[in-house]
This record gives sequence, structure tokens and C-alpha cells, in this order.
Amino acid sequence: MLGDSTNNKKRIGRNSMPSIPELEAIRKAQILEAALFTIAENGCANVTMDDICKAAGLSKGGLAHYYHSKKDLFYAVFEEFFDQIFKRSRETMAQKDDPLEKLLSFDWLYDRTDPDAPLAYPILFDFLSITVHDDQYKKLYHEWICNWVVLLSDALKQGISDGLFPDLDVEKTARTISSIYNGIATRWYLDHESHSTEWAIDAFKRSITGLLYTYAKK
Amino acid sequence: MLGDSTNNKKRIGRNSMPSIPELEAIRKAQILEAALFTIAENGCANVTMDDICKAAGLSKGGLAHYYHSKKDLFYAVFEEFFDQIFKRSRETMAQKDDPLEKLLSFDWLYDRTDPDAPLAYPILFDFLSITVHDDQYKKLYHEWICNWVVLLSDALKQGISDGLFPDLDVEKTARTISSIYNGIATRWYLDHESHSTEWAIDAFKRSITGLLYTYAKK
Amino acid sequence: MLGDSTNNKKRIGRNSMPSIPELEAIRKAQILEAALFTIAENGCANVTMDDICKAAGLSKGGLAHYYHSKKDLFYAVFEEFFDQIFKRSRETMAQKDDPLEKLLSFDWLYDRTDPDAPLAYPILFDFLSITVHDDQYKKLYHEWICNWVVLLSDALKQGISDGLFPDLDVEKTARTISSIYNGIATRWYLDHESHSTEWAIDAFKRSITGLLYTYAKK
Amino acid sequence: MLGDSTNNKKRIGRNSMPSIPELEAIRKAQILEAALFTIAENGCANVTMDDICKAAGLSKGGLAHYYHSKKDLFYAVFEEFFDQIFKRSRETMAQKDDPLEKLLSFDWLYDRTDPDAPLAYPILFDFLSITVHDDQYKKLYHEWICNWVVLLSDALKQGISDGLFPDLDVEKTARTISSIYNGIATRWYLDHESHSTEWAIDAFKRSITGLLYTYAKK
DNA sequence: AATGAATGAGCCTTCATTCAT
DNA sequence: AATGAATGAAGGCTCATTCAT
Repeated sequence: MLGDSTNNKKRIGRNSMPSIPELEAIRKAQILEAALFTIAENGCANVTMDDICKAAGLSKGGLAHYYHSKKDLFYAVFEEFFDQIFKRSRETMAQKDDPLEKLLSFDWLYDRTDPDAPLAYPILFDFLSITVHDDQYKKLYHEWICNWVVLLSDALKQGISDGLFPDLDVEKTARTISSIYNGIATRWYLDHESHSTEWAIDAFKRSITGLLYTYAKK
Repeated sequence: MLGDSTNNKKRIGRNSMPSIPELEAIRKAQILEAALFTIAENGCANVTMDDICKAAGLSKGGLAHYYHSKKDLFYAVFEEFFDQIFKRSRETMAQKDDPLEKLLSFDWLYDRTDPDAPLAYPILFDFLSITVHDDQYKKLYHEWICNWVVLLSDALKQGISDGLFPDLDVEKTARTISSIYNGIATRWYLDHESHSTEWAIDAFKRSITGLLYTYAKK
Repeated sequence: MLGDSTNNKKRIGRNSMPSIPELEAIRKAQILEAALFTIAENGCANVTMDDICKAAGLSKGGLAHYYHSKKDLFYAVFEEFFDQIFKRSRETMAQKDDPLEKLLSFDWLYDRTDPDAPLAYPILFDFLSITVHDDQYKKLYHEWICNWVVLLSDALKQGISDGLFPDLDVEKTARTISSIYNGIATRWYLDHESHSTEWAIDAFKRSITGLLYTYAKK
Repeated sequence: MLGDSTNNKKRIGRNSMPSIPELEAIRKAQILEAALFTIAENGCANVTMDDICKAAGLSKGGLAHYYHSKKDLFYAVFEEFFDQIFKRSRETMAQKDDPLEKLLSFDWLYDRTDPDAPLAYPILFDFLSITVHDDQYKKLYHEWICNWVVLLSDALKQGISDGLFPDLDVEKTARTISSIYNGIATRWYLDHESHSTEWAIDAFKRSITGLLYTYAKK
């Protein structure tokens, strides 16, 4: 999960330093987590380094010791975010055997009670709005999509070889499936009033099952 | 189109303006258009009031006379943006007679040579990232989606009564169609390298035609 | 004189604005003067923009309106400083008719009661220490020296044509004279305890009169 | 020479150091030398303690162990600098027998290929600009000048007793000579474009020989 | 209606110094 | 003796907003 610590507001005293060698990794993880929460809650545009310092229990200088600029830190947050989201996606998918169930295994992201939802969506929309004007972010987006397409492609290939799916254009299908997922997710998250979780899951299933046959090569 | 003036950067001489009461409307339109262009180019986070003043050919005080705060101005920009996008969508759809063609008439938004593309996408992503944290924006988003769903629903209803589409749940289908459109558009715009216009149009068509039958009531 | 205003600490009220068109020049002069005093008193290294704001009776933003960065402002201060010092030097020299007296007319700079002394020396030493590491400053230094050499050369030429000085290498002599002046001035200002004004004036005169004959071409 | 070590940037292994009481002297010398180089290269205003730590191959804490504040360290650097410069001056002068040659023996400081030049001048100008506002520095300057005047006075006295120089006011002459040297050196270093080494040496010789007779007591 | 000078809060960043280990 | 993590004050700069003209 994205925010796994139980005490993310605790001030870091000079005494509580865990031995030494992993300190940097530990601190960076603390900072990233604090930043993730803070950004998710308030939006990139409204988050100050001070906010993150407070959330991380560090002073300005302490934070600067690990991340040298706001830009660096934010980018690291997004990298970490995609890592974790992708990790969870892969794990969730791996728990299913049936190829179709694998494709549909992302519906945990349509779950408002899931602890990742209030983090993932705000982060994602901030990410996209930055990406429009930033090539480094564009590259990260591209890589994330690639990873995801590979994941979906594997499930599709398995379905084809199992004879469950028709012979279809795997990559294109995977890209379309993931796009649809994103489209429905956006709507579900931002206009909850008109888009229930049931609608989202249902729409996703219908779209995907429909697609499998439209993309059939013959 | 979103930016319709032909001389968007020209400084406006004070003398050549009509001293009539419509001056306010004229000035507000000038400002909105200038702001729209400026935001689209640089992103909300990077746009200053000064930037917009320059683009609008007005001074700080002049702009303040019409929009009393940055927040007000930006909200007005987004309102205007959705108005114009929706207007164009409706007009484009009205040019088609066939219900299916109506549903597919949005593919002008997958056209990189369309002058609206470099405006609409940046504005949209900025809008979404603000919406996450702002209820006023959430309301505007909701209304925009409603309008769009009505538009699509009309086409769907016509298709059903014409016997071209099966009897399906009109509203849900409309919501799903518009979500899919958004999902594909996001991908197409932000990862052009891997998502061609051909893919986008094709994916959109396949998804929609597939959907029409999955949503059939029986 | 370098600091000519009588009330350089007065706060600038919004009411006291003198008409309009020369406002920028007036403000810039106020700021430069305030900065000059502040730097002279505390040294570049210890002066903050806030100090200068206070001295100039302006807010941070007000100052930024006229000088966009500390670097810009400081450079402008040094430019102004050299302008004024040179202007005074030229005027003082012009008051003498005799060529030798012209060469010696700089002794006003060995006058501790002269209001320029406590400004000029601190500014000069700060300038030189920056110049070591800054090519833009080197250029300004070069130009200043050029101007001064021209001034001295004119006096030397007059002395030669009047038959008062031997035929000598004018430029080299001028450069040496000005260097000697600087050397003595430095000593006089920074080690007053051991270098009286009388010593300075006397040393300067002896050096110059001695020089006139060593530089004779024959 | 000012920077005498051959491996000025090499990191110092802790093990290879003698654990004897002279360690402190060794460390202090390392630090001073590193600081001298760093300040000369970048200027006091631009040098951080970190820069010096890196140059000295020590950590922040390690440096703090020997010099308790930046101010302390910098002052020690300037003390050391004057010591070394003076030492070299005295040795160079001692190599000459003729009193006039002794007076002129400083021309090694007009040598751009001399390894001390790029250190001595930057350090000197930084020193002077600090001295303006600091009484401790003023005292150091005063002492340095005293030492130098003594050195020159000895040569002058020898010249008088040898009958080579007229009977002149020794101290005043010494002060003037050293001032002239400084004046020419400043010019030579900071405006190389217009002041060649030949000019500097020549101007220095002419000034001094001229002086010897103007300062004659009768 | 329009200008733009002026404000001042707020932000990111730097850096000398401290201190537990 | 030496490290380097952490502090926190301070500084330069930005920018939305105000207001006299």
C-alpha cells in the first residue's frame, strides 16, 4: 500500500536514529511518504516544503539533506508512487488464475474504502497536469504505461493460448483496456455523485468483454 | 473554436474601443481568451497575473477591474472553456444524421492538427487536478459531464428508436462512452510516442460498437 | 558629492509621488543612494536587500520594481559610484590652470573631513574584491581607469606643450601617476594610525614630481 | 610559497596520520592551505565551509574541531597568508647585496607565472575589503605594513651608509615605496589588458629611483 | 476605465553551527 | 579525533493584491 507507516507524523529525535547504514534509505522513505500524503491531501500547487517538513518530522535543512530541491523531491514522489501502484497491480493480478479475471483484477481501484484511493487519485491528477508541460514527466508516464501494457498483454496472451480469447492484436488491445480503465476511474473519482462504484465496475467489465471480440483478428 | 480572435496578442488601444456598455463584455472576453492561451501554454501552476495582463494587453489594475482575484479569473476561464468545448461538440454532432456517426463524431478531438487540441488538453488536465481539491470545480465538472451525457443519450435514444441499436440502458451507456473517450484521449495526448491517432480513433470505435451490445437490456 | 540628499531615510508615502514621468529616475536615484550608503557602512558582504529597502524607505517589492536582483542593484551602485567620483575629479581638476596643480588636484581624496571619503573608500575596496572574480566588474574597472588616464594625460600634454614638463611618455606616465595615487590612498585610508594626511599629500607630490623627470624621453 | 603541498586535493586517510601531538598542527596547516586555495579561487563572499571541508578532505565536524567558526578560520587564513608573503619577501630581498636591488627585489610579484600570484592577489583584495569594516583586520594590516616598512628601511639605511642614497627620511620613504608598489600591483593585476608586466616593473623602478632623490633631506 | 507603483506575506534555498555517535 | 545528520535562522525573490491618480 502507498502509505504503510502507522506513525507518519512522529518527530524524528536525534536519539531515535536506527544504527547507521540504512539511515538514508529510511529517511528518504519517510520523506517520500510524508510528501505523498501531503501532496495527495492538498495538491502540488498548495504544498510547501514546510508542510512536508512538518509531516516528515524534519527541519527544512534536514529535508534538504536528502532532497536538494522541491522539484527533485516531487519527481521522486511520483516515481515512488508509480512503483507502488504498479507493484500492487501486479500482485493483485498474480492472485488470479483465469485470464479474464486477471484483466478485471484492477477493480480494487474502484473501491472508495481502499486506503490507496484517496492517495492515488489526487497524485495521479497532479501528475498528469504537470506532465503536459514537462518532458521528464512525459517519459515517466510513458514508462508507466509500458509496464502496465506488458502486464495486460501477458494476461491476454495467456487467454489466447488457453483458447478463451480470440486471436487478437495483443498490444493494441492492452492499450485500449488500460485507457478505458483510466477513463472510467477518472469519472468515478471526480464525479462520485453520478458515478457509483457499481457503475464503474460494471462499465469496465462490459467494455473489456466487448473489446475482446472487436479486436479479434478475424 | 476556443481561440477565435485573429489578433490575439495585439495591444488594444483605448481609443478604438466602443464606450458603450458592452465594453465590459468585450474586455472580459479579451481577458478570458488571453488567460486561456496563457494557461494552456504554461500550466496553471506557472502562470502569473502579469503573464495574463501582457497577453491581454491590459495592466494589472485594468485586469483587476474585471476579475477581482486570480481564483475568480481562473474559474471563469474554465467555465468558458467548457462552454466552448461543449458548443463545438454539439455542433459537430448535429452535422451527422446517423446515430452511430453521431456517437463517433468526437474524433475531431484526436486530431493533432486541430487548433483546439493544444488548448483543450492542457486546460483539461489542469482543471482535473484542481477539481480534486475544490468543490466548486467538482460541481462544474459534474455539470459538464451531465451536458455531455445528455448529448450522447439523445443519439443513443435515436438509435434505439430507429432500430439501429438494441434496447439498452441509455444513461449508463452514455456515461461509459464518454468515460472511454476521455481515457483514450488522455493516453493519446500524453504519450503520443506510443499512441497514434489511428490507434485512438480505432480504439474508440471498437470500444463503442462493442459496448452497444453489451449494454443491451437482454 | 556622492550622498547629496539631506533626508535619505524618509519613508516614501504613496502621497509624496512627484508628478509622474521622472518618477522612475527619482526612485532609482533614491535607491542607489540608499544602497551606496548602506554598502559603504556595512560592506557588500553584510548588506541585505532588506537593509537597503529600509534605507530607501521602500518595501521589498517596491525595490524589486526598479532593480530586479541584488546583483543588478549592486552593479548599478558601482557604476553610479564611479560616475560620481569621476565627475568630481574632473571638475576639481578643471578648477586649476597650472598643469602640475591639475595633477595634484586629487588631494581632496586625502581629506578625512571630506564627506565622500567614508563612502568612496569602502565602496572601492568592495569593488576591487568583487572585480577579482567577475569579468563584468573587470570591464567597469578598466573603463574607469581609462577615463582617469585620459584626464591625467590631458594635463600632462598641456604641461609638455607649455614647456613645464619634459617630453615624456604621456600614457605610461598617466598610468603610473594614477597607480601611485591609489597605492597611497589605500594606505592612508586603512592604516590611518601610521599614515597621516600630511604624509599622503607629501608622498603623492614627491612621487609625481620625481616621476615627471624619470619618464622624460631623453 | 603559499601553496607548498604537492597533493592539495588528496583525501587524507585517517590511518596514515601520526597520532602524535603534532597532529593538531598538521591538521591546522592542511585546513589553512585548503582554505587559502578555496578563498583565492572563489572569493570570501562565495566560499562556504563545505567548500573548504571538501578541499581539506575533512568533514564539517572535523573542521569545527580545529576552527570553531568561519570567522576564526578566515582570520587565521589571512594571518598565515601575510606570514608567508612576508617570509618570501624577506628571503628574496636577502638574496641581493646591493641596496637598490634590494628595494627592487619585489618584482617577483609582477610575475604572472609565479605560482603565488593567483593566490596572493585575490586574498589581498578580500582582506582589504574586510579590513574596512573590521578593527581586528585593521590591526593585522597595520602590523604587516610595519614589518614591510622595517624591511625596506633596512635597505634604505644600508644604501645611505654605503653612500649610494642621499640622506633621506627613511621611514617616510619606506612607506611611500611600499604604497607605490601596492598601487602598481593592483593595477597590474586587475587590468592586465592595459597594464603589462613590463610597464609595472618599469613604473616601479622609475618611481623608486625618482623618490630617492625627492626624499633627500636637503 | 485604466494605469502601474507599492505592498508585504510567503516560499525555496543556503549554510554556519551543533551534537550524538 | 572525526563524522555527517540535523537544526533553524536568514536571505533573495515572486507575485497577488491594493490604491492614488
